[in-house]
Amino acid sequence: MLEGITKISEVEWEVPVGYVPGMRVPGRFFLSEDLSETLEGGAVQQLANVATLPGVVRYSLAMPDIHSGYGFPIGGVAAFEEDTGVVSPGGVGYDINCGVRLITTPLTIADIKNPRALIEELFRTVPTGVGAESTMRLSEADLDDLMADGVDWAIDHGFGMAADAEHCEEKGQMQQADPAAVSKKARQRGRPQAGTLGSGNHFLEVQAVDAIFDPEAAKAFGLEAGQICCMIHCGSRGLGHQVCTDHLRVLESATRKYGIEIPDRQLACAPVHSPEGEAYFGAMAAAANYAWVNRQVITHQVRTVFARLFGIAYEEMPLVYDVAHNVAKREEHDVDGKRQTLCVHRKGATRAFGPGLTEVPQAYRSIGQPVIIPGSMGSSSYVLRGTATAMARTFGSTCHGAGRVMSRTKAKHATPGREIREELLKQGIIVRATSDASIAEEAPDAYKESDKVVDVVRRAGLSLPVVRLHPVGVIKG
DNA sequence: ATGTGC
Repeated sequence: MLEGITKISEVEWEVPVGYVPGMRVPGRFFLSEDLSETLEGGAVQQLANVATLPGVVRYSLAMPDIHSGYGFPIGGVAAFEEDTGVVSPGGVGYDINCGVRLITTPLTIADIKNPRALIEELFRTVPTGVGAESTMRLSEADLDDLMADGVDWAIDHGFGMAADAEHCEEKGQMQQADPAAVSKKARQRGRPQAGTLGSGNHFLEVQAVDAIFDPEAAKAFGLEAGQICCMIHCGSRGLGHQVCTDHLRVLESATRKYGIEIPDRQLACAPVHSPEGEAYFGAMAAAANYAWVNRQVITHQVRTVFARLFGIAYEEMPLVYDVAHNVAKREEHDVDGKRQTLCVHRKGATRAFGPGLTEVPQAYRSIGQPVIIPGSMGSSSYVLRGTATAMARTFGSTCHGAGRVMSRTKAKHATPGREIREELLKQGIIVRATSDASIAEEAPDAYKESDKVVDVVRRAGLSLPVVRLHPVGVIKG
C-alpha cells in the first residue's frame, strides 16, 4: 500500500490530514490487500484533494472500485454541508445519472431455446452506439416535461407500468430539476437520443440467476435460482455530457468569484446555495431525470421483445430496482448524532440505504435497498442489499462495479475485439456490438474482477450479497 | 462517458 496511508482494518485505509496541503478532513477508502496492486497513486491524491473542499463532512470516501477520474476519483463519495459546502460537477462526472436497473422475467434458462435470436432481436430494437438516435420524435415541450418528471413522464406516455416508478431510487424523479438551466446545445443533443443505449461500458444484458446468497432477501426482491433477468446500464447520453461541459465553464469562474482555493482546477465548484451552484444542481437533476427516462424507455422495448418472442405478458417483467451511479443529491444523514441535510456526491458509487428507511420501497423496507452491481463484459453481476453500516460510515453508499484498470486506448491495442467475442462465445456468452473495436475497449481484463470488489464491500459491511447473475448474452454500443 | 483524441 502507498506510503503515508494508515490501515484501519483488513479492508479500510485512512489518508491522513496533511497527505496533501489544505485537507479539512481525512480520506478513507475501502480496499483489500489483493486489490491493492490496482490502486493508482493519482486516485488517492484526488481523494485527498476532495478533502480540501469547503464544507466537506467527516471524510472524503472511496469504494474498492476507485480509479482516477475528472477531479474527483471514480468510486468516490463526498458529502457537503448545505450552508458552508459546495457542489461540483467533478463529483458527479460527465455521464450524469449513469445507472443500472434489473428487470425479472418468468422464464428460466431452459426456456431460452435460441439465445442468438433473442440477442439479435434486442439489438435490432434498442438503438445502440455512439450517436444512436431514438425512434421517438420529441418536441421541445416534450423534452422539458421529460426533464421535469423523469420516469413518470415515460409511464404517462405508455413506456411502463405505475409500479416502475416506486422501484427507482428517488422514484425516478429529482424534484429540483430545472430544465431552464439546460442549454440549447444540450437539448439539441438530447432530443433525438432519449431511449438509446449509448456506447462504452453501457450495455443491455440477458442474465440468469446462478447463485443465491440470501434467500429471504432474494424472495423479497422477486429473484429465484435459474431465473432469466435483464440488466440495463446506461446514462444521460449527449445531454448529460453537455450539461457537465456547460456548467464546468461557469463553475470555473465561480470558484474564483467566491474565493474558493482548489488544488486542481478540475475540482471547480460553487457554494450549494449560490446562483451558479443552484443552476448546476438544477441542470444536473434534469439530466438525471432524462437518464431515468432513457432506462425506462429501453425497459419498455425489452418487455415488448420478450412478450413477442416468448408469449409472456408485459406485466410479468417487473422492475426489481434502478440505481444511479453518478449523481449529487440532497439527503438527510446522522452526523455525530445530529440530523443534517447534506449534498452527497456519488461518482461511480451506489446509494445503499439500509432497512427501515422511508426512501426504501415498502416491499423491500425490512430488507434494505436493492443495490445493483453490473459486471464487466462476460463477468458476473450482483444484487446486494443496503445496510445500517453503510448509513453510519459512508452516507449510505457502496461500490458501483468492477472499475477500470486499463485505459480505453491501451485496451483497444491489447486484444482484438474479434478474439474476445470468440472467447466469450466458447464460454456460452453471446456478444452483439456495433463493432469489434468497441468490444476490445471493454475487454474483461481491462476491469478489476467484480467478485473481488463486491467481497470488499461485503467484508466492510457496506452492503450484503443477495444473488449473483451470469451473462447469457449482451448487446453493446 | 462523449456528435471519442494532441
